[in-house]
Amino acid sequence: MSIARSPIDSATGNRDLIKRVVEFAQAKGYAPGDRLPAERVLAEKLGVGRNSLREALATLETLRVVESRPNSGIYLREVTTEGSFEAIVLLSQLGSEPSAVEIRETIEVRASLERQAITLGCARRTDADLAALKGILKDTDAIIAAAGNIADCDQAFHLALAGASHNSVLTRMLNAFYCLTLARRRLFFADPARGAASAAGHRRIVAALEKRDATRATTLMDQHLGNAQVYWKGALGGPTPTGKRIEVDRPKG
Amino acid sequence: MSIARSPIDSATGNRDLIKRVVEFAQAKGYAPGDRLPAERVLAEKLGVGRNSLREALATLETLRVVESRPNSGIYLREVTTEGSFEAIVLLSQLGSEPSAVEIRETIEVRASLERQAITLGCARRTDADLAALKGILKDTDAIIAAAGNIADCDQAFHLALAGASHNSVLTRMLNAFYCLTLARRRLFFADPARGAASAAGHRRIVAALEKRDATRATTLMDQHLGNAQVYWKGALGGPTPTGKRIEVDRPKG
DNA sequence: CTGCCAAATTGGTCCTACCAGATTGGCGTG
DNA sequence: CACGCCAATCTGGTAGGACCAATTTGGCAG
Repeated sequence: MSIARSPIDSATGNRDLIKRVVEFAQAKGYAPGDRLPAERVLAEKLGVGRNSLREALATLETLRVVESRPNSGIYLREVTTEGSFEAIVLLSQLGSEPSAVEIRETIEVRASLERQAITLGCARRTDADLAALKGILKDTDAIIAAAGNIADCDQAFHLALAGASHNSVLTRMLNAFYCLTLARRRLFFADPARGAASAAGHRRIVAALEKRDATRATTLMDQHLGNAQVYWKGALGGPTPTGKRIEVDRPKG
Repeated sequence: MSIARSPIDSATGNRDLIKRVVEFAQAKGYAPGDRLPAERVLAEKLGVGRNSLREALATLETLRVVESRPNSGIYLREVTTEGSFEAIVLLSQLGSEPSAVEIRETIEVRASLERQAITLGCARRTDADLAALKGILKDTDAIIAAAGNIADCDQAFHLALAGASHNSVLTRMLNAFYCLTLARRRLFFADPARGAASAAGHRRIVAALEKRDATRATTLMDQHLGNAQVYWKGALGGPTPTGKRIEVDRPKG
């Protein structure tokens, strides 16, 4: 088996225009609940046709960033509460750097989902799932031997792990996270030493998964993700964990 | 404080057309990877203008249901693996009944997120969060006294609970789940007895949250969600839990 | 058979026009 | 002056035509 599916870049038609619409709203100081200029006006201000603008607005409405009320106007929504999760992915791909808070929040949620995935995986994994994971481990080793960047392998591994949960909803959500954090992960794995350490963690996780040892697998996953979390907290100057491990996110005693 | 924000219906422009496009692909037996008819052709087949069709396609592309390749065509994607989580929400709102498997998967993931939310909430909740929750409990009691349907209150409660986690990513994802399951929840709470039982569970959860007792709160949440899961499994003829708690049903093979 | 160029096809963009519903403003009436 | 009605206007929603650039296709010439 080759390197497994490449990450899914959620190519959304004309990101540029979407980005410009969002930036326009931000630059002009529009707040949630405000009405944007009429389509015809906005299209002219942005120098595009009304059709193109409407397609961008359709996307933004799907992501619950704006709301279009017939015979009234287009209104901004409260993105941080109403916006869809996909909006985070899109907005991040638009170039706006995620804040330290967003990264923390993302990691917290992802950890929760990964934990659920590994737990389900221990109960439901098939031999094919296991074989796929081991194949990815092998590919990873090859890249490590060549001192390459294992970011893609890491993504493939976690995607395969999600697949072993045999829960498509969970898989899709985790996939969105991988899209969201791919760039950061590339940066993280620029250091080959981190790649080797990560691969070792993957190997231990697969071993636990093979034995269907959910308790151990969960613990290993917590450690595995904890490393990244500690790294990003340090890199972003956020509140560093005082002790050894990560503070709050430790549910299900 | 009044009844709290109404649920967010992710009104996506012209759902009808989106639905018809999806139904067209299904009816004609298109499989993932297949190329749909050209926009001009498809628009005529559906009896709409090309602009309207393109807006629907823009939405579907955002949700990663289709992929548009310039100078080539529009291709169906593997929705169950590539599709966005929001696609599930939208497709479900399109009228296509979710399968028993989808409901099980949804509940599994939601339970995981709720657990994370309550854990974070115990660590981070403010007095204002607590007050909001108690206000909702009061509203709920009023509706129960009138033998009404507490579905909206239930949604408001869980939304406020998510808010107490002070993790906007988590809040948004849970909100999407609430949108997804609102219709089912309305049905569930048509029986006032279930409403009363649910409200009692809410009250216990708030008590645990007030004491910041994450262990107890998590246990209570598991029970609370377990009730719904047992109900839906029964209602859908799925495998009913033999014992007390929720097991993990493995796929064959 | 090979190589090349023109025609057709595709999505991407823009423009104009019209519709239906809602708002607004002014004019006429009481 | 005050009230009420109707027309003009503004809104998003939709339709259809036109053009572009890139790709594919097909046939013609060598």
